[in-house]
This record gives sequence, structure tokens and C-alpha cells, in this order.
Amino acid sequence: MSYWILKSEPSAYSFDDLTRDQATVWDGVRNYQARNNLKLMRIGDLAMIYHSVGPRELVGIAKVEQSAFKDASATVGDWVAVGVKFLRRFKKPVNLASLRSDPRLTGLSLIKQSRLSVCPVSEQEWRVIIELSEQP
DNA sequence: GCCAACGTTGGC
DNA sequence: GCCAACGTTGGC
Repeated sequence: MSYWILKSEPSAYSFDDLTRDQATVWDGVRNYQARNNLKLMRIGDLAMIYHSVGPRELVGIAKVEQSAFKDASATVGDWVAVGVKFLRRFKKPVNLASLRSDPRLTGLSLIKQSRLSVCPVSEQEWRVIIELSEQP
């Protein structure tokens, strides 16, 4: 099983929207590296949702329930979408500053490649972030 | 709102 | 295939 971060602008699709909908098609990705990551997702993988506008923070977790398929919103080009469902909201969102300041997360691709909208996360990094989300 | 960094495009 | 120009994104 693999771990991911999916970035989203809350005005386009927020974690609240996912909470309401329970499941959604994650489409609209138009970056090759991000697309390649989407193609690597398998059913059962977990993905944290990151809000990239407003408070920049990880807000909760979604589960991949449908692996990559053609993105119907793309009229030209070879783009894909995945299906995800709501899993849970973090007790406390983990903001960008705390990700940056944790020495265990210096290799996090979200930080190193800030423009990548679908980022891989290692199991160790995943555990650290979960821990941060549970701190009082 | 500004600026730096990055990704993509186009011309040679 | 390279590089400059351009557009977009991200962070403050």
C-alpha cells in the first residue's frame, strides 16, 4: 500500500465538499509528474488532502477506491483521474509551517517540490504527519 | 499583490 | 536538442 498527498484549492473542491459527498472523482490534474503519480495509485491507498489556498494545511484523509481512468474533463491529451472516498478528518489540521519545521519531514515531496499537486509520501513520513495531527 | 521558482512552449 | 520567453503556481 502507498501513501499520497492530494492538493486542492478549497474554492474548487474542499475537504468539506468531500465530507458532504463522501466520494468524488479526483480529476483536473494537468501536470505530467502528478499524472504519473495518479497512475501509480492502487485501490486501498491512502491520501491526505492538502488545502493550498487559505490556511495551507493537511486537513484529513481519503481512501483510493478506483485506480486511474481517463479524465473525462480533458478534451485533449492523455490525462487521468482516480476515485477517492472520505475516510476521516484530522483532529487538528497540520499546517505547512509545522511540516517545514519538523526535521523528520525535510524530504517530503510536498515541501521539496511545491508545485507538485499529487505527491508521494513515505510510510515513515505518513506516521509523522499523523502524529502531528494528534498533538493537542 | 508581489516576486521567485518552476513547467511548458516555440524558434532556431 | 537547446535555450529563451512566457505563463502559472506557490509562498509570504
